[in-house]
Amino acid sequence: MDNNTRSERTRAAVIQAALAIIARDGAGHLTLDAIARESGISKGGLMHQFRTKKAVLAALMEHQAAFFENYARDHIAAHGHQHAQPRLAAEIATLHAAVADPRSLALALLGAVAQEPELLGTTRMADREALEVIRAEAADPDLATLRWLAARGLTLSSLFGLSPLTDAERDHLFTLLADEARWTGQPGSDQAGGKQG
Amino acid sequence: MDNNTRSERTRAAVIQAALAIIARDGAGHLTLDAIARESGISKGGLMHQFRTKKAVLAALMEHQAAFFENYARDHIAAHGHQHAQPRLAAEIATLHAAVADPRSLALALLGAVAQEPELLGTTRMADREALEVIRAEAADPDLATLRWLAARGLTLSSLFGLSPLTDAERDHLFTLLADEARWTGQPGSDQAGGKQG
DNA sequence: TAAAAAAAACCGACTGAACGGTTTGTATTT
DNA sequence: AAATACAAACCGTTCAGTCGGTTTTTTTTA
Repeated sequence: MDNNTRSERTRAAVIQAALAIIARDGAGHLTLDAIARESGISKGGLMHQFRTKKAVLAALMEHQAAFFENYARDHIAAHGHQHAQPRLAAEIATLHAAVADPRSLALALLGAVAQEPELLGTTRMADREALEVIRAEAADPDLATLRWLAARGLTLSSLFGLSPLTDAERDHLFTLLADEARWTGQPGSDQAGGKQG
Repeated sequence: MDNNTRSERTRAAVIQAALAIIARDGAGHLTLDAIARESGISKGGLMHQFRTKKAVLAALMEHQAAFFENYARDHIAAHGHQHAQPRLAAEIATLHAAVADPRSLALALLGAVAQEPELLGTTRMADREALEVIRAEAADPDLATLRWLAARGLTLSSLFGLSPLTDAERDHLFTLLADEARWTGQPGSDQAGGKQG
């Protein structure tokens, strides 16, 4: 096999192994030795592709960012026309998808939080930009922000092992957050503070 | 000084040192040596009071749980009569207070998430109980849950270094979450989906 | 076009530092 | 005198990263 393919295959194996370890054993158990064992390559081979452990975590974060960005973009392309607030709908859908996957790339956040917090800077900036778009497209920017924060609460709680909810409860709440009619007082949906007949 | 006082003083110093390290250096830098240095006691003295590192983390979690429980209880005692949903109001206020303190006991969650995830079980159970009360007191249990989740989103994002908001924006959003009139469509407050004249 | 050289990917043993915890001792309190 | 709190040196293990090597692929040379 050619070297480019070989390298990419190794890098992909490392990323998958890292996520598996975080999901199963916790962020504290993510070590270079553990990644090498889990991915079936040697520690020297791992370190040839990633010069330092921080480089592994940075790669995890890059993959996570790309996944979130691509998922949101695809959601807007496919469903944007159906929504008054396409970007908020996309963010809610992305977080919902991220949390439903037990090997989610979102686990990269757990790894960075635990071991390299300065890698979170790029995530904060990306979230800032997303939030600006979410607020700009909304008739009620504060309500849109709070819906986004509730989705974040669901996601971060689940991701970090802090959620008191079942999977079914979580999915139900995500569905409520995504339901635009509920939040804009349109007919056909129970709305805050009142009942539809 | 008597031995009980001595022990308690040492234990308090350890707790404060641990929170300072997590806040400043991140959860990954919380080690027994770092705690000993930061607290000004020896490693032997530290280990006399906490038999293992896990015991230190468990103590952090106990203090955090007590703080949250006491803060919520005090809030209900002082302000409960003013709220249709006193427990939700108390939870929002507790999370707001927790996140405003740079040395917050909530940082215990960060330590446990990073190093001893099984210590989070008690937190999940306590949150489950709180959520049951919050839902029981609400006319719209789902809306109450979502408000609670938004407060959680604000808190966990800030705590874990993931928040794209300024402190002023965060405080503003907590204030909105706490405003019962806003969420129940009462006069005097902008409400979801409509305007008050 | 085949062989040789160079480059890249990978392996596994090794190193020094950091880590959690232990041991032996001293000082203070009971 | 015994118990408790604490200090400091120490131990074995784990860790990130290094190093010298092998294998495979790519490029250069004859």
